[in-house]
Amino acid sequence: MGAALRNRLGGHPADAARELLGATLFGRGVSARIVEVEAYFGEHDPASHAYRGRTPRNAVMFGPAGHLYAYFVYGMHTCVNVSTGPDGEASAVLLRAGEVLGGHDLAALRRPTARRHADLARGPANLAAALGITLADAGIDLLEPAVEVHLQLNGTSTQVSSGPRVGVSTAADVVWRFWIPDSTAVSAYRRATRASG
DNA sequence: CGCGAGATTGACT
DNA sequence: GTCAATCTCGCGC
Repeated sequence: MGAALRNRLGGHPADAARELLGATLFGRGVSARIVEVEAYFGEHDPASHAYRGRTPRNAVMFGPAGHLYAYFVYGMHTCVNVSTGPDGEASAVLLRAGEVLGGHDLAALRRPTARRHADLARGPANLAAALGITLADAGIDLLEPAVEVHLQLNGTSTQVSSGPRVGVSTAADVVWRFWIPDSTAVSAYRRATRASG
């Protein structure tokens, strides 16, 4: 039941990341198949928001698996994570891209600049926008089907590729990015760049 | 088509 | 004050 689902996300974040590939994310009238994710290993991972300990923002990552960790970056974008690992361990998986399955018209309204179907939920901030997920949703239990933002875990994907994480300036050598290779919605790899300005 | 830079707010040092 | 797990546009080849 709920506990069994949560157990699938309760191990190492890299294993949880593979569980999340192919899952269906529902967000306010739009559903999407998750095709690209990245694992963040909490206090062991220099690239994780939890690396320097618990703060009000990252508190959700320290809780039980299957909850939504949302954060705001670059002054304009929201990104969506799923907390993983046992209660007390601050790991999470960033959802980087999805293919819109249902609610296409609504997704298109939320993503006015998307020109192709595959671009609707391509990229972490775009995925959040297409599904209407904001900071206000942080902390909700994604394994609770009644909630208007929730996750449906499907079978483990057969085809999985892996590589370095995107936009991460530290620990860029760690291979904790996973994607489904035959998807058109996988975001392009970009090395971390300075946000000077 | 690929690369480079700007936009803009919140959280943490 | 500095930095950030990004997106999009515009320019140059």
